[in-house]
Amino acid sequence: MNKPTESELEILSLLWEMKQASVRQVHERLAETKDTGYTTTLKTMQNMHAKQIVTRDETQRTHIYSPSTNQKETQKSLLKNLVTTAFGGSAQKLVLQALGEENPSKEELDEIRAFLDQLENKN
Amino acid sequence: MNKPTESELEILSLLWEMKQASVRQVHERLAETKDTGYTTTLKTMQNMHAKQIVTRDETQRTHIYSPSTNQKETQKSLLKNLVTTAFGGSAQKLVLQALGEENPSKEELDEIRAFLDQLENKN
DNA sequence: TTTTTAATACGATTTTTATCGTAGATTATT
DNA sequence: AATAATCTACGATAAAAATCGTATTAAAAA
Repeated sequence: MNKPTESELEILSLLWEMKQASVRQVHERLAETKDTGYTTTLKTMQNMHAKQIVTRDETQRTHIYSPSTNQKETQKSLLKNLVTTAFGGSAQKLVLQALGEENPSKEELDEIRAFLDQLENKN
Repeated sequence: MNKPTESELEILSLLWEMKQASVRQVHERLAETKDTGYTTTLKTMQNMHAKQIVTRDETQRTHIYSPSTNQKETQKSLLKNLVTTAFGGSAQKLVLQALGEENPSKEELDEIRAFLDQLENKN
């Protein structure tokens, strides 16, 4: 898989959310949190296209980009990477740490419990 | 905080595990999984020292390195970063995804349950 | 004591990533 | 029709990260 860089990931996750968007639209969202020029965003998205991280519709002058990499797959590989590099290979530790940092609501906790039960029944 | 790069993180997590080690010791562990030269490891560790990611004991010719950054803190910040960039800010999603990818044992599941209960009682 | 081995320092280079400016083309506005 | 605004392409540059070679010194072995 073609691993996105940090900057690319920022854009990619916007695209996951927006489903599809022009460079301008992405840039406007990005510029809310990051001080960066339009052509920088453009170039990055062009790179992502070259890397096949995104696809684009070129039938109009204003190209429309969509994520081509599956969100789940990408998340999975990033998670795996973090688990191995920062958590000594233990997803368990990562989960506990993530839970501890959050302040999950009762509903969220229950959802996780349900999921745990489901996992257990699978085996 | 001084964010470690990818390469630095590989070394840092070895150091977390080893508590303290010489460059040679780290390099030997690293070389098991990564094809890299000794001076590269050395240089990286020197950089980490300059960045204060690690401390070192220089009283002997063979310097002994230890992690100076707190493991929990670093994990926390890396996790937070991943949650915001790849999981649209939802730690919940990350947790479910991480659990789904693993194949946790009954013991691990129970441990997570216990932790969930503990979290709930806190509120 | 001489030689070999093993360590650090440090700069140079390469590779990767990020940023931006400009040219040229198309569309929209006046 | 002329002008302005908005795109893309593309290369150049800057900045960050990774890799490595060489010089030098200290310790160990012969």
